[in-house]
Amino acid sequence: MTAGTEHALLTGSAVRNNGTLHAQIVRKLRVVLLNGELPSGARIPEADLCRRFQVSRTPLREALKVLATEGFIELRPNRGSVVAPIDPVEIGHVFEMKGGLEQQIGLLAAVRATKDDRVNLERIHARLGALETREDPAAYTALNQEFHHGLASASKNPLLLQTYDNLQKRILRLRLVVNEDPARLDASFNDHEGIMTALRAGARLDLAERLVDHNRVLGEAVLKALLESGDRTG
Amino acid sequence: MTAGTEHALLTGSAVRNNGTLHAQIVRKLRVVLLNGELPSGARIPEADLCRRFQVSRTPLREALKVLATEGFIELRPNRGSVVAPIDPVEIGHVFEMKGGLEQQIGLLAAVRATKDDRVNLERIHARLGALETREDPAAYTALNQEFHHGLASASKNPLLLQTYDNLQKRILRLRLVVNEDPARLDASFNDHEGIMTALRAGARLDLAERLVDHNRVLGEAVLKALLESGDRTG
DNA sequence: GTCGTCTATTCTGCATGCAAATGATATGAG
DNA sequence: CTCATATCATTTGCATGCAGAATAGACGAC
Repeated sequence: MTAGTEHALLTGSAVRNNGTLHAQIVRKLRVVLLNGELPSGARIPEADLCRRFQVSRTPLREALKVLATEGFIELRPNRGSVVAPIDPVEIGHVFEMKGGLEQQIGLLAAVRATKDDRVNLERIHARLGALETREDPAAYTALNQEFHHGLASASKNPLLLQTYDNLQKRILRLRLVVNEDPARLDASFNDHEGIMTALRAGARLDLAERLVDHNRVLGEAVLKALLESGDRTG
Repeated sequence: MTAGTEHALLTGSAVRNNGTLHAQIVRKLRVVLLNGELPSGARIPEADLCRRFQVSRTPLREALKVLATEGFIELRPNRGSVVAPIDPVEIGHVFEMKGGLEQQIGLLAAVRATKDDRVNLERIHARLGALETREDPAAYTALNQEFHHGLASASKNPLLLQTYDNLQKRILRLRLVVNEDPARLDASFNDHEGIMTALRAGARLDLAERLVDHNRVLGEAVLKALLESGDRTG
């Protein structure tokens, strides 16, 4: 269960120390957090994690600093770390931000997407269409992330891509509390149809607008689902 | 000399551990990097910095991880850290990104700016106008940052503000290699006039467009200055 | 029964110590 | 003289140890 679907996002890291222990822990801990093993707002006991990952506190603490910078956890001086709480108000901000980034991505990708980018996106889009009917939320989410990542990649701006991926990782946690709704996935796929149409036509402004709309709807849906699910903040 | 102008940006941090040693080092090291004391691409010897800041290696290394995540330095496994090199290609990406963020900021701030925000921006803008004639590049840069920060703050999206500030901090390093050109400052101030006019009128799209243009011009100017200054990458 | 205070335990933050990896220097072969 | 190799010094990465803060619990006052 905790293994779940593999998200390509999780393999990458801003810190390229892929061989070192603390870098490994950053990745592992991110997975743990994204899988919701540690509920939102929960205290993060260093000792427990040290036993779990079989490392000493030094590399673990280094990893915690990185994750705090990325916004996954909060560091309270002398009072331990906690998993960053999911704040309904912040959700609005997060999706507004994501919409803004995707607007930029759309404006750029419509012009700069290479042949490979387009083929890749068409492929993912097709797979997304095939999946959608089977209503497999987890797989859909993973593939959906891949689609938007591909689009961001087509913007040919590494900084924009990195910022976007970072935000996506943070948003990935939300899927745990909202429990994907098949009806919403249908709506989401319809949005994607429009997005692909605009991309194929190279319609910059149209593509950007569709992405903004897509995210606004998405944000509202997530917020609604979160509020309906009550205070089950786990 | 190293003290120079105080930038409000440097006092804030994503990591709120303001009392702890490693958080202090993050701030101090950021100042050192932004002041260009360590040239771009230079190796960062842990021992030297430990002596300089009078701390042991543990908190220093934690700070390095944070700064690497923020993009100020690069961590090479077992080979030490280096100051993130300034890549002309990346400069284009950075300003494109900044333009995109400010476009969002403009769209939001035009609608959401409070009375206080507007008063604050008018005040900064006025001071900027007074300074401009005296041609004091350092002070102009600092005040300019304050202006754009104030605009970002008026977007009422903390996440957007944080992302923007982070990017600004990275860009701040560039002022060292480009050596502000008074003529460009004049042009910059003219842009600001237009920006303020749009803000006063609540003209969202106009404000956003002006900000995008402002950043495109800025990026081109910085890139030009960088190339002209040759390979003086320090 | 409730609140405030004091004490003990746990946990955090930092300094130090040690092993492994990297880079530099010296030595020798060609 | 150039290049390859071996040895050594430096530096990084991690584990451990210790001091101080924070939390929990007991005790006593009201």
